[in-house]
Amino acid sequence: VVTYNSVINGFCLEGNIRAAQNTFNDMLDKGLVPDMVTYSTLIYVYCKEGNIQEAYSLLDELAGKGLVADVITYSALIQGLCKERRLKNACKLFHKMLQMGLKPDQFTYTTLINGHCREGNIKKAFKLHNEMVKNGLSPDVVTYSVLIHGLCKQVRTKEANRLLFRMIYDDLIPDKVTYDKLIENCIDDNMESNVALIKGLCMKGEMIEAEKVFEIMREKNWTPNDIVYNVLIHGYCKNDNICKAYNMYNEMEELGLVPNIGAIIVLIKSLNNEGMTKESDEMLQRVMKGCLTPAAAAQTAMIEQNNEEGNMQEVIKILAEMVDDGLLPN
RNA sequence: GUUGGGAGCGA
Repeated sequence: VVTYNSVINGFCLEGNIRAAQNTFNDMLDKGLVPDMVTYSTLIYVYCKEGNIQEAYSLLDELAGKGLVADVITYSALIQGLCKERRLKNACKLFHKMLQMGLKPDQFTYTTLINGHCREGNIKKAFKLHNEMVKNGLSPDVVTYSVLIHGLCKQVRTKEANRLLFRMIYDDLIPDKVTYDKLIENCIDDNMESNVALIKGLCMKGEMIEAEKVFEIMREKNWTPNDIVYNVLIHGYCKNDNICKAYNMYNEMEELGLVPNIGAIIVLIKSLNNEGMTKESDEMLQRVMKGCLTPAAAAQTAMIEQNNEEGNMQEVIKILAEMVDDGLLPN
């Protein structure tokens, strides 16, 4: 039976329902008794095709054979109904499964939540979300994605954003799909919040994620500004990827953007810590030339650093250069 | 027995 199930599923994945159905008939001919997996597979694929009728008749058939539909079967059917915009029927089926003592799981809830979102009924969607939490089921990445997308479609961008933050706070790392949805809807009105998102991820040490968001923003032809770069430089330094931070800095300069003093300081310190003194010297030169020294903060940092290392000659040199540049040490 | 169910965009 397992072998047949695998083959049936294979055909279903190809969308070849005919072959799947033939294989099913084959197994009956051979006197094999299909189990719940067999039926769920077929019900799912019929639902996907929009053939709810056939799905329902399979549901009857399995009941006639003494099999009892489980959560997976019902979830598949609920999804099918939602797809056909028969949300009322989907809800009815949901209640029926409750009555039968079946416990809906994350999949069931997410499917139904998505159904409500599709109809623009965010209120109902959140009600279900709360219900699932009350039942001890924690919403996962997909659940959040569905809700975020639902909000975005209603142009409730702020709430979508807040939810995304909550998701990160819950230690769920959103995947590319979620970002796409959110960013797609933020592109003209709210780039700052995406930068805030990157910052949040940097603070959590999720640099790969932060980079993903950055990439997506660039794919959307958004020209990065100095603020994101500063955030990313900070992030990479804090998470010990100094090379990346240094690359960001160079990229930034190429774009003619001006790094802020905070980013410069961390980067110089980090480069020194990593023993990348050539790079840090070079950077310092550039910074000193570029009159980016409002409060001589970079020089102060360099002096501190060199002083700690007992490199007094360098300290003196920096002080002398400051004076040459018209900056008086306080 | 690596056998079944949930999200976006694109076409």
